[in-house]
Amino acid sequence: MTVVVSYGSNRVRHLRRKGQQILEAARTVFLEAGFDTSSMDAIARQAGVSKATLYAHFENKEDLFEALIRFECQTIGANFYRPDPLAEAWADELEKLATNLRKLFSENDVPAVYRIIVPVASRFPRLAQIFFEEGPGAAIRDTMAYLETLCEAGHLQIPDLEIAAEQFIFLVSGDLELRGALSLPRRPAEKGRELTRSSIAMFIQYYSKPAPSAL
Amino acid sequence: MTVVVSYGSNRVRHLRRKGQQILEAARTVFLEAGFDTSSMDAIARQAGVSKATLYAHFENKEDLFEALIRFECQTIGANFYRPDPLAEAWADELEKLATNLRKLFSENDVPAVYRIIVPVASRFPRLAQIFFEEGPGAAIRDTMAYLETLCEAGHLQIPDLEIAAEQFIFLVSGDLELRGALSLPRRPAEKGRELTRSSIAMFIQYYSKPAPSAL
DNA sequence: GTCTATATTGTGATAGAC
DNA sequence: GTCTATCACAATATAGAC
Repeated sequence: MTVVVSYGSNRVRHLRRKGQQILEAARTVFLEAGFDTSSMDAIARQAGVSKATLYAHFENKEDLFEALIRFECQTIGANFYRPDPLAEAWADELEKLATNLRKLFSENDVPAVYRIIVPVASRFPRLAQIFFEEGPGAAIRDTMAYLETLCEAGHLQIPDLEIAAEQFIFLVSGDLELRGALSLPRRPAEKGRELTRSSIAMFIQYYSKPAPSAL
Repeated sequence: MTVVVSYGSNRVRHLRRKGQQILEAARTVFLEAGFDTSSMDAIARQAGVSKATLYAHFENKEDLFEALIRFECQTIGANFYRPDPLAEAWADELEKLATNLRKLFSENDVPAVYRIIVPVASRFPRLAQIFFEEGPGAAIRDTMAYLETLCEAGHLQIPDLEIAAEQFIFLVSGDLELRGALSLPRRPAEKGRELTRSSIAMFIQYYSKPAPSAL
């Protein structure tokens, strides 16, 4: 029933579209049920194609899963907030960074990707590595870079940028990641705002000290 | 081949032993492969019994999994360090608490339980709730209680105990939980010690202020 | 490349003898 | 309670026609 124009370029476009169609179906099914519980039958049904077509585009289930994870990592990375190193109100930039992180951990599909990558991490260590580097790792690196500019500008004094970036991220994240992973309800937004405010104040106060290693 | 004495009490003991034997086998298999990938065949083989015996002791796969999670939660809770409210060196108590948390997140089977509970959390919400309440939730409650004694003793001044406990726990935990969930290698212990030291100093400095809400 | 139909394997759970 | 043998079913992946 499908109309397929027979010359080359259109054929390629046609393939690309089917591939994206399958990937989108895989996204729906995998993010909902995870790798092991999702069946290739269900994905084919969701995509509106036959299983044979599915296997024509992706070598096997693992291959399709990897394609999805890579795609999601790109999306997540694109949603990071990059603080403006030239902005004068640097404390506000830190707050925007924190708010963006909390938003990522709660609204977007970051928790969903986390939920499906965790159970297969030991089976597909390469995928786990990719997720860590392009997700949390990238967030840490970005934060380190911005904190470094704040040090160079004389606003903060940080002996170990990596440790500081980690402290910032886990302070403002709080239990969001954990609750997301366990599909538990989040607490009232007011509590989250208060945690963010308090955490940023704590962070700035500590690293504003001339000699934080003095305790 | 098994010698079974026929009068009542011994029979019960025999059952109890078989039950524990099965639970231990389930522990080995489930913690290694997770709920979906583990088969009742494998568990029966590991336990050295037949599948029928297994189903005589546990209603179904889910029932056996729940028994394991409950058992693990008890073990985890028993390994918490409870700070001594009467100890004069309260900063040392905080450090012991932090060190114990990091030990739990890295050495024990906390990461393993976390890995297997995450993928089924939405299917078994009651189990996810139990894990949260008896794991992280209990840690937060214990920490809150100790921080409260420190406030009453005049060492600290904390406007919101729950937020503070959360900040403390996630500060000292850092990326341990994340790396454990993803089966990624931990970073050098020196980095962990430095993070702990720095985080405790940050925490104490902030909550030592007469009016932390001023900033 | 795409479909229908199928091969093959492994799963959770059970029947029936002892 | 415990075993052996088996059912009923769903899964991944493929064969063969078009």
